[in-house]
Amino acid sequence: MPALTLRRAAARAGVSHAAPAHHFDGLPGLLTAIAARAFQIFADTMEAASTAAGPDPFARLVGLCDGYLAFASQHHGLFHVMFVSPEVDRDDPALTPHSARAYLLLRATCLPFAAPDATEDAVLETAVWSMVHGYASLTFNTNQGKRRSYVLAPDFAALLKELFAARRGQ
Amino acid sequence: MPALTLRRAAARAGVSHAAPAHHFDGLPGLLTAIAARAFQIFADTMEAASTAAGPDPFARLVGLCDGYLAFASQHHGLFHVMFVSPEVDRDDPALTPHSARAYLLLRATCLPFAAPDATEDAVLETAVWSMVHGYASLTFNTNQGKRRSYVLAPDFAALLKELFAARRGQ
DNA sequence: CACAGCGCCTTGACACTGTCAAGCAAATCC
DNA sequence: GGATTTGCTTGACAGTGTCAAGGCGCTGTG
Repeated sequence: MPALTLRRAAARAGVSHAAPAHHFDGLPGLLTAIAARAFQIFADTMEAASTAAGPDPFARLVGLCDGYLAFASQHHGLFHVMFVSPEVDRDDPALTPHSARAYLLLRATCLPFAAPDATEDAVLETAVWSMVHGYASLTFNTNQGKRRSYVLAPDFAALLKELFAARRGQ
Repeated sequence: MPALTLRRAAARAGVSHAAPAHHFDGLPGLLTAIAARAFQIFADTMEAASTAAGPDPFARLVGLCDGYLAFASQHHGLFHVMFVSPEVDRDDPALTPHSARAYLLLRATCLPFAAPDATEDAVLETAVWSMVHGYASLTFNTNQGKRRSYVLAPDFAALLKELFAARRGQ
């Protein structure tokens, strides 16, 4: 049984069993609305962690990724809805502004490391985005409540240093 | 409605509606058995792509990751069961040998790039593992059948070159 | 050979799910 | 003031996983 159910949400809200389906236009609509709100909190978390990290560009990027991972660790139900749930319509105009804001935040934080030729920064930001998302997916993917069996030992900051090894000296 | 259903599997197999649940000990058991078989195919795909890439260590790693991404792209239902489905028991002794084989394959392919101090290779293999998994998750995550809205433009090989920029000259 | 044990499946039921059609009451609009 | 829209309720339906009970045939044993 899924963790979120239209009928249980209705019972908790004290309305009839079909009210949520009517209000949100079915289960996909409810999940899409949840994803939109979650992306908002997600972007807020990353932004706060990044600005709290001070002025150094690399420290800001580490902070941003820490915010990413903190969100995935603390709200991994929302994380699942945002990135995995097949029911949500990720092109919904109520959702795209917030997901775009999260992505642009990462893009902006990667900008100080852009290479002279303009094409390579897309490579770099995609590398960071993929790495932090994969790290989060592999680390915080719960297995019926308990952690994953093959843990990923190193801190993410170590991976980031590895990726930026050639660039940081610039 | 989920894509896989005990009752539809029973109908397709021509048995009674409760036979699969009895045989596999419930839906989690069926999904775990599927995941075990999928990890087998997954490891085979990566191994074949890696050995087909020739003797150069970096080419072999690119090949392995191409195999990873090819599998995720072609069998993303299996990919979902392997890494996402909350019902599968990823510590099941029928599953762990195959998932471990896949991981050790990646580990072995990263070994030629290990640093002199023995701890850093875990960082490197975790970086590759996270990056390729995140890239696959973000790229091939279907949205009701159609591709994701925010596509990741660069090829994965470019990301890998970025990660190994400081090492390849060795 | 007879028979108990057992593995594999079937049958039937139960609680629960999302979705839909019909209806109803209140607010809104012309 | 009547028509229309909006938001919810009610009731039904098909479909789901799971469980208990039972049957049927094989197997091993006396």
